[in-house]
Amino acid sequence: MATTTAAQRREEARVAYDAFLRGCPTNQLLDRLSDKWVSLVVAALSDGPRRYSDLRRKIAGVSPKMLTQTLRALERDGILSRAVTPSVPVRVDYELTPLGRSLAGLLTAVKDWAEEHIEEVHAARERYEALEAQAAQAG
Amino acid sequence: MATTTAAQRREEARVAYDAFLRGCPTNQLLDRLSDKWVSLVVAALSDGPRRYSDLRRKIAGVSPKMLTQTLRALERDGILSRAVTPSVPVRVDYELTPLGRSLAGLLTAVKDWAEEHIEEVHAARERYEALEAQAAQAG
DNA sequence: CTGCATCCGACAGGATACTG
DNA sequence: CAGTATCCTGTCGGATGCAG
Repeated sequence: MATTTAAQRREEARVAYDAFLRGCPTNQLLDRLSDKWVSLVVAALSDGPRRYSDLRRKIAGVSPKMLTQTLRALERDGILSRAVTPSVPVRVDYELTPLGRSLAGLLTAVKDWAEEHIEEVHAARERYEALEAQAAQAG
Repeated sequence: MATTTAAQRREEARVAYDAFLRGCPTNQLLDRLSDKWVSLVVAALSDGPRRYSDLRRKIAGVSPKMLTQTLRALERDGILSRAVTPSVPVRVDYELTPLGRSLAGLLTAVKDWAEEHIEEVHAARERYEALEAQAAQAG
């Protein structure tokens, strides 16, 4: 009964930080990153600091609510920094932290992949729908 | 009136495939990828084919509904393939396509980043909350 | 075993209006 | 300009039951 103990312990340790486990912190972080607005905000900031309204313009279709919410969450997690200039009117700049910049590369890679392979995906989609229609007729 | 035409055309072409634009196909694809279950499924398949119930076990907390839904969407988009073996009981294997494998690298990179930097994020979170409490007291 | 159909609650998130 | 507050709707997604 002791033969697998060591292996089991190792397995458990490995699994402890495995993103697949529910409620695990890494999983939560992955959740946070798997957010539409997060990708877009990080990508928008990847080539330099931007002001709030600047971001709002750049990220078409984002509501002030979601933008603020996303920015706050990312600030909280140390992905970006928020700098307020108390002029009139107020001016707020957002900028990626070093941590954020290390992430930005990965996310823009995904974004670039999407732009590169969109055609392939469309082709696959049409193929799938063609087969589906065919199956419906045969059935 | 013609001085900026060429530049404008270029700009429009660039913008046409910009993931920031709403309703743009690339944006839609980015949406699809920014799904919690998508990351997990792709990651789970990144080291070989798996059966349905195998995936269900590996991805803790996924309901059959969401798993099937995610698998169908990814199959439709040509990210993975579905192979039915008409035995009794039925056996279904899922496997990444070449397209899917090219994506898997990127997504697991993000997952690895999450596992690597979770501590930093936690530290940032605590720092943020400390400042927040301080501000609340000062106010 | 591998799903699909249905119901239903929770909550994400858009629109709008207002404030420092 | 940079948000906050409120309302309200859609839809994501869990639970359950059933079928091939």
